[in-house]
Amino acid sequence: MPDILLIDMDAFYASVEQARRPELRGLPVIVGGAAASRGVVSTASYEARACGVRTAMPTGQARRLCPQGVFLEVDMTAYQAVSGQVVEILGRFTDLVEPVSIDEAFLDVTGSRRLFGSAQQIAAQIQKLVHVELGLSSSIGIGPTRLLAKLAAELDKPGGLTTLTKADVHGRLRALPVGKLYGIGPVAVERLRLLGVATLGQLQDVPLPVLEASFAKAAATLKQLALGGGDEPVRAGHAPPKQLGHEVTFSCDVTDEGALHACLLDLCDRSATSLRGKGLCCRTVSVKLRDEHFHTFGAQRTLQTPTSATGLIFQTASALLCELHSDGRPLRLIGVSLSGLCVEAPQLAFEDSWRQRASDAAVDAVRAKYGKAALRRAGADLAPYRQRSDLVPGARTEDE
DNA sequence: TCTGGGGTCCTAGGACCC
DNA sequence: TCTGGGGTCCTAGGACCC
Repeated sequence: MPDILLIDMDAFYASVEQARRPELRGLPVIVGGAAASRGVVSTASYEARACGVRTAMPTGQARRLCPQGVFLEVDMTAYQAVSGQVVEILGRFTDLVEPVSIDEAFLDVTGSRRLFGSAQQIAAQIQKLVHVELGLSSSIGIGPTRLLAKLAAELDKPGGLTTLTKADVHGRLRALPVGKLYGIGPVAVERLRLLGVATLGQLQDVPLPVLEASFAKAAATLKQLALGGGDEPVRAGHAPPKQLGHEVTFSCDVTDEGALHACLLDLCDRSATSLRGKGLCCRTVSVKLRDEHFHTFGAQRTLQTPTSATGLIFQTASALLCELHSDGRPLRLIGVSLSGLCVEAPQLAFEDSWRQRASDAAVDAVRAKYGKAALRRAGADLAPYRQRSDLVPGARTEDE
């Protein structure tokens, strides 16, 4: 049996803030959308959770529940740097480290036991190093499959170190609500409830044909989840990205076509810049809109030839926006996403003139040297529509 | 309470080709 | 004049995760 570990950083963003600003330790820290009229909570420290503040809760609600809370903006660059430091510590124990998000990673330590001791001893060493070197708390789950390791990590937080075995699947885990399983969300929970299935044990017992009547092909996957998951191996390193993009929610709904296109240009510019930064091209450009009624819709277009040129990407997105927004309805969100990613091909699209490529390269060079905000495309004006920067006195503007 | 931003994966239908 | 079946690509939308 392999020994798979899942390390999950406790209240990661809030903990990073408390670690780097000691005066925040012991205080209810709430990270996310601090200045935004339409923000939600990304992470709440355990002190804030005691007030009832939860992830994904609207910031306004969090303020009412926890008026004494310290509200902070998300500083993704800082969290990514710390995430890299955590991964470095994990790499001291095995090469088989698979980061799955900014605050979680799987490790396969089966081959490390002779050098470092049992899986439990390795997990304890990791927790200690992460605490001593980074000042952060983590929970680690151990199991023979990824699913059981993940479940184990969630059983005892924060600071837990929990092991689950295959035997637990038919024992202590039978009472677990199905919604605790990775991949079973609110919709699936409700559909299962209609079948009389609420717990892991009931999911084990329900006949497959009954499940198939409601879930078709997905029924087999559900059954596998109920038995502790499959045997997908831990793969070293990050998987290559399949899609990348940016989106923004306006502080007030926007109808103005010019403003929308200016915003779209900024989103295309940022997306294309990170595309080129990774040495990638895209074939498909998607535009996503959300209207005042929170209805989300979108459209996409696939190009004949992959591109990384800001100009062509914006031109494509702009045409999609015109089609999608012909009725001029008020919008609360606009987003751009690039997919069909491939490594930069020598064959370039007809529209990728040398002039455009030279301009993109120059922009990338300036940003690499002076920071992402050093340059903005003419017409890519987001400032008046960004979250609250126009409404909060003294708030930082987009000025460089 | 009034709903972020970054992703992955899946499904269903239609176009098109053989 | 009417009509099969398989494969692939594309689009739109949605569930789900952190």
